[in-house]
Amino acid sequence: MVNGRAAGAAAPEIGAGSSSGVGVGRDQETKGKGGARGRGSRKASRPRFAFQTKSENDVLDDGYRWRKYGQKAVKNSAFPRSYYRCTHHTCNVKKQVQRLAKDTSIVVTTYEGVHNHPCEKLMEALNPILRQLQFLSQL
DNA sequence: CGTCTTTGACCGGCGC
DNA sequence: GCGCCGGTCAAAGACG
Repeated sequence: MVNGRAAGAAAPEIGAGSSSGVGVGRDQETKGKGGARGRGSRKASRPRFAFQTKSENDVLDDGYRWRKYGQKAVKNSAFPRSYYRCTHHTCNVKKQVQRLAKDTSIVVTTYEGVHNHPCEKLMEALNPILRQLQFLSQL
């Protein structure tokens, strides 16, 4: 995607502009992936914070780098849900973004976990971000 | 060159 | 017992 990660940059269209017809003939090299992962080995509980942000942009630079690792369609919503993860080494924070079927301009961002690394940019980005935190729901 | 994105396929847990 | 869903990962390609 050529989307600029600038917090102030406003993308006119959502999701549009991509469709990079990947369809690459993926190899069938040992597909034994997934499960083998020590799943659920987390001792510390993961605080889940759901934030409703009004933005057309999916990935807003909130001070941290997010790497999209999956996209699945949900039944409740006719729109696909996007899964993001902090690209940090010591940061196991996960972000879940879903658009509202009624208002595509509203996205439900669910943060899972807490960052363990400093972020100066967050300070500056916090100002505008705080403004977007109109509705804060704590699960 | 490095980095990020996208898609498909797979697995685990849970429900009935 | 089986099926279904959600969730995750890997690789390749593309872009700055």
